[in-house]
Amino acid sequence: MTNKAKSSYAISKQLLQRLPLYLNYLRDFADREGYISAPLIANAMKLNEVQVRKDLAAVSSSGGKPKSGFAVGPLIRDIEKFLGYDNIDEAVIAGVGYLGRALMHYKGFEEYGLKILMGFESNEELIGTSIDDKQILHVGKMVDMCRRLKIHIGIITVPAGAAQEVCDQMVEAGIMAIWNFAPVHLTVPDHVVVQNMNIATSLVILTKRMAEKLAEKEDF
Amino acid sequence: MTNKAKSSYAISKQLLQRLPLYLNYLRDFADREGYISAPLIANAMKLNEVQVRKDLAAVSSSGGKPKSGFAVGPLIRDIEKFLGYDNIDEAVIAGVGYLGRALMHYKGFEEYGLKILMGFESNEELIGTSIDDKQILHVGKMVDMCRRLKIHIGIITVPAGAAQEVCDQMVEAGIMAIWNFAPVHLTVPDHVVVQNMNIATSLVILTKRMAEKLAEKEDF
DNA sequence: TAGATTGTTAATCGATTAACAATC
DNA sequence: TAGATTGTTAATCGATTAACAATC
Repeated sequence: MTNKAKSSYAISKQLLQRLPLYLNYLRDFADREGYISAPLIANAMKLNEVQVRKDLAAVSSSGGKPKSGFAVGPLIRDIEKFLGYDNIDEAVIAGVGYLGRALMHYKGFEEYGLKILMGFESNEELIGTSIDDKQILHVGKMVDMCRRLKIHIGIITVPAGAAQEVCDQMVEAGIMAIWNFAPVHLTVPDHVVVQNMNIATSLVILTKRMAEKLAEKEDF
Repeated sequence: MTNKAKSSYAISKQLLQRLPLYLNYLRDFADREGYISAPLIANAMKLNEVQVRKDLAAVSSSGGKPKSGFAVGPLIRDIEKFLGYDNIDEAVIAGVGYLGRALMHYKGFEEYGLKILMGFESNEELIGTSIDDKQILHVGKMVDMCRRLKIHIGIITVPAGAAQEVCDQMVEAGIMAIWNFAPVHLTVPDHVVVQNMNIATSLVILTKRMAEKLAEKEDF
């Protein structure tokens, strides 16, 4: 609502990936009362300085001052606001295995504007237990619960074979956004967004880049 | 070694991200003896068909047949080989919290060419225990262990505040590639690659895309 | 003032998509 | 053969980087 003009630009995925990195860096930055420059951040992150400058210009409400840079505190708040960390979305999680449990335990999500309310499982032994203060209910109750609580975000950490079925139920329950940790491609209607968190993908990039580095060496 | 010619092209990160998706799809494909076409895959993944065709051309050793497409079995093997899933790299993990434990339990890594050998922790209570058959040792033993076993991949799942220190130790231990799950930017020498697995980044993209979808709706 | 840094326009680079001949 | 699909060259698109005037 407030920054409608800005959000009508298509925000690039790359920018969205860099902003949390800047934010981490800024939050660790000692002097919150001081100023920080784009070249300084760029240097720390090993990014191009023009890129950082453009990114900051895109999110900063007050802009930077030539010679000194951006005021640290306001810049942090601008990025947080841009990323939506200021208003917290509620989510449910389906699949309380090791990964699901790790996510439910993770304290950091509220900082990122996400609150996991409860978990759903098919394993009867887990039903009725809770993790931290988050109840674990039978997956059969998911549709009704999400509808009544008007939950819009679902996290899928069930095994690959069960993911599409759970996904369909989430769609039926009115979920608008699905964060999918199962290594399968999910089919959803157009009004639902799916973000895949495939660890295999990340792993491949790591090992390939390592292999390339080793190959470079061998060439000399 | 075997496909030196191919690996001297700079392989794009995007290609590396799409290949595991194709692989998932192909592995689930019913008829492994049959043929599959690029347009069919493209349609299932909602990707452009030329893109899939180019990707497959880049990794397929035998190429496709006009009219019928690519032989499913050989294509699976070509992708696996390209991604390095055929030779398994050994890794260690530092930080056996909920996330570290989830990774140590995860059975799928060997399919992706990774084997986690052991975990390192500073919490004395965990030292000497094991997860599946993977021992948990004191982090003080990490450097020596990695050197002696010639481990080249390190996974970091310690809290943000400890990540850089653990990272430095891994570098000292001869680790070449670091898969970093801590939400901090790690500084490493040039010969080491870092792949960040920042869940916050993925989450941001999800919620932003959801917000965009909602905004679109409101515009009508 | 001199100099570092901003904001922005223009140039470059790389990835995606379109077009089309070759072929099974 | 007719038609779907491949492989590849050319066109387009978008993101990154360079250049530079404005300014604190």
